[in-house]
Amino acid sequence: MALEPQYFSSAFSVDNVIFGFDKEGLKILLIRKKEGPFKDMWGLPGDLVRPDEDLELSPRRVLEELTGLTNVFLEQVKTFGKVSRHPLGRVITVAYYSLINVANAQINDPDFKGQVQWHYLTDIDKLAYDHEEIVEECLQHLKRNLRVKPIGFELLPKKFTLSEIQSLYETVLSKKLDKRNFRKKFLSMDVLQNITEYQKGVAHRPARLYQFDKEKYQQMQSKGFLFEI
Amino acid sequence: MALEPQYFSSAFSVDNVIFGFDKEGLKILLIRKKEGPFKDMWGLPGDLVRPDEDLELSPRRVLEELTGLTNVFLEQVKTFGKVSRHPLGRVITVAYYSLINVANAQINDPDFKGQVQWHYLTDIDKLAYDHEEIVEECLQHLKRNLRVKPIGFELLPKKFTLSEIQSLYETVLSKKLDKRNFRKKFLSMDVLQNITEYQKGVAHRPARLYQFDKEKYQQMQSKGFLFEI
DNA sequence: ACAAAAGTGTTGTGTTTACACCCATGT
DNA sequence: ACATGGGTGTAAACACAACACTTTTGT
Repeated sequence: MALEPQYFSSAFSVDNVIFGFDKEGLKILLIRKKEGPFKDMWGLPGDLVRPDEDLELSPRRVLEELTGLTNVFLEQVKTFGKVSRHPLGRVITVAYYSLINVANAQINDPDFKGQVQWHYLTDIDKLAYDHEEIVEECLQHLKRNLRVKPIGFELLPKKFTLSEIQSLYETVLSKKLDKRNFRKKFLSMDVLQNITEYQKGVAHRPARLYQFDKEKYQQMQSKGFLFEI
Repeated sequence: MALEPQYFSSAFSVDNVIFGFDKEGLKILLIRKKEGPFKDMWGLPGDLVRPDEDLELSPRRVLEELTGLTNVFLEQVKTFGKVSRHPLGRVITVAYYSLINVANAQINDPDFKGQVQWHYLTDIDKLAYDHEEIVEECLQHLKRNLRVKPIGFELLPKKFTLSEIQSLYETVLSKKLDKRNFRKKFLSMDVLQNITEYQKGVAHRPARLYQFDKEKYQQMQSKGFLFEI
């Protein structure tokens, strides 16, 4: 197959839906466009894929430049390629999503002007390009995955309470869950390290803290265990 | 964002894993490469994405050229973009899978030399490029989907028996299923049209025929029903 | 009459849901 | 002492898994 020149007139990009979570809800990191047809609108962090860069490294680079974080949970979701999606040329974009702990991120806003900001999903309205569609797909993907893999720990501090993780599930799935049933089920999956440690300085009975046990989880996976909430 | 020329030195392609099913098992349509680094090896049908073509149209075009079929079940699976995946240049490929009824396909083999052929999945060994990996991903995707959506009808004749669809499930999931339980569950999902029609000329009690009822299914979907086998 | 696949119910086991009160801490 | 969220068990409803024999046709 000869690669004819007319086919080298398009570009690839990646876009990254970076999820964070706090008690107010689920949020994503957005950038305000400085120029171009969507100047001053908010949109997803992304970049063109460099010619010598494996595809998957590209969203990791974007993420690291923006937050300083490496070794982050990151998955490919879908590729968007309508001819009309980018007004300036043919750009096919591969969407990724990642889950980070907000507290660990050191947001790098190049001009210190608030051009990089967290936005709660509930507040998002119009975004640049087809980024609303991309966010929607990534959110659906996150929901599906949350029911099937123990992701979500990435969004929480290393040590967390059962109530925190339940609230995360409730937020992502937009659905209230029964406290007793959630705890029973979650503990029965046996992916938590049983550290004997409690909250301090809270104005109520202090909650027990837990930590995700990656080893246990991976052993379980290799035995074909299926996680389900 | 200015699109600088060095980024226009890569190409997109699509590759299509076209599944068919018969009583021997699950198979895919492969093409023998006529030239290039993988000359004479079997690989996936695919093509470069044309500059004026929406991404999703591309695998449909490939499929139509090869089988004459339009309006086929087709889904995007994953995008593969290692720098080294194509020896002749940077090519990022978007993998799709489609499900067709083998009897309806009119295979178009341009040179009438058997360069386009069905291969049972169990017989596939080495393929061109990273196509083995692509096939594997698409198969996993098919398995996941089969448990969650009533796909699979696309692989069967319009009218089929419950045993046929059970055998399809057993083949794809590589797992024996209980006849009584399968029937109960499948019928309880209520996505089959109850035509009163039976097999003819078989050397055993003739089986009742069924037809997939797309309308019923879509109503169910819109009510948030979840299919699960 | 035999072979081949179709068709059909019941029972035990495990899973899911619904639900209400006492506990430990800070103010 | 009060407010706040933490923590716990049981029973009923439901879903799932296991299992064997009779029916209808062609040869």
